[in-house]
Amino acid sequence: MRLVIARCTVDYVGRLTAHLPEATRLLMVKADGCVAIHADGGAYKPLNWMNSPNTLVEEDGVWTVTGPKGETLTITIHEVLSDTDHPLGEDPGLQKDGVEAHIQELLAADPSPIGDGLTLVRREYPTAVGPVDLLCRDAGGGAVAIEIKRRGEIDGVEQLTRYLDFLNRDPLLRPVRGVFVAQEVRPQARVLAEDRGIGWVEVDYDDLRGIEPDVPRLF
Amino acid sequence: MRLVIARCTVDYVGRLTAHLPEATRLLMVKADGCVAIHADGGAYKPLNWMNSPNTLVEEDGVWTVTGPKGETLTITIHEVLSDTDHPLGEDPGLQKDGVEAHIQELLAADPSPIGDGLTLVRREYPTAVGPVDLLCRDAGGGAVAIEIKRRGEIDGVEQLTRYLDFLNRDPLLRPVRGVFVAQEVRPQARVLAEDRGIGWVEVDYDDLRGIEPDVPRLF
DNA sequence: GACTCTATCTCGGTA
DNA sequence: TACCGAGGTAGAGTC
Repeated sequence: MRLVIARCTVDYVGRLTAHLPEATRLLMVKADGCVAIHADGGAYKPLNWMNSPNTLVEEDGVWTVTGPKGETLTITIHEVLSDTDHPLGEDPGLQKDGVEAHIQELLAADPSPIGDGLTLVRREYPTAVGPVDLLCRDAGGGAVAIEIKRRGEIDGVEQLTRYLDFLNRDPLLRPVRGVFVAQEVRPQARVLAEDRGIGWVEVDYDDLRGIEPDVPRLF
Repeated sequence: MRLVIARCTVDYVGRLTAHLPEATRLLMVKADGCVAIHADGGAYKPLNWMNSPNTLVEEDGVWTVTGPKGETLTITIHEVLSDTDHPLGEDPGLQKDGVEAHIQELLAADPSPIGDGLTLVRREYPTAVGPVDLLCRDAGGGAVAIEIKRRGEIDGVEQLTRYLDFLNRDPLLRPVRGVFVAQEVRPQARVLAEDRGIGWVEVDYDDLRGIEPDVPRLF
């Protein structure tokens, strides 16, 4: 990884055009060729960048980085304060834990947090427009289609609406009601769901994990 | 900005838990306190990070970074290969040009490219399911809801349909017609819009800028 | 390879 | 401040 500290101006032309006035910044060139220009603040996102694959031409203090679709990043260097290179080698990579698929697993194992008396018929129940996350029956035997998201936004309600539209054409299932489940259901999604007669429920991931005896709670 | 090249292992506990096995990586600490851990590849996104504000405690080769909600990033350093610090100063910041917000600005200033005789009532006119980009009145005084996209696809028509559905419940506005505006309206979006009685208009970004005398055309 | 969906999204806007 | 929508989204998984 090459790290250059330099006073520079930057111009990007691609999906948008952008310009950075002269200032001192970090230029980071990774082993795969991608280039990032960082200021001394503003989270992890660089001010400007070019992903790999690209071609970098360095000439007379001007770096020209060209992407496969013709985007160009032009870095004009006025003064180099530091220029170092460090071999880092392959990275073994990140191990993650704790996302949406897991919420669906936990609710499939026990749908009761969504509603008392619910029993699972099938996960990923197929329809012509895609699989419903969970199909259940309620205490009275009625079919319930459940869409699960980590964050419940309007798109999720639209999705569930399409599923219900198709499920309710099946005489063996009809009538099917819908419940929209998320860790957090946004206000606009609540309005739309209620407007369409769809229920919505917020579930707490830590509570769900608490129900599972095998999964230790870290905090 | 402090740049450390080190062999390290990393653990993050927060919204998710994540672990990085031992490897050589770049640790970047910016002036605002945010920390990022970069490998030698994988675009600009770091493997792990902690935004500001946070507190960084460095002790016996272990960095403990704690966020305001109790997230912790623990960096165990096995060997330091380089440790440098560079003052960068304030960055004047990025100047962007050419995105949807700008198209919306230009059309808010002058809606006539959408339709003759249109006058702006309000930008970001609120509804229960989100704000409409522009609400206008036509020459006859009728309300017109306008949704603007850079690329006009089907979900944009769906979005405008939802707005119209709610706006047409307001007796002070009713009847409200809709116009879908984009640099390019895709064929499927055209069909859907026409099917729902929604108009669609393609606008040329350079033409819009051409109307504005102050904005130079870069290419 | 193209498409879909998530994200410790980030970032900018407005109420 | 919180909420909402866009992104040069990036990245992972699926078809």
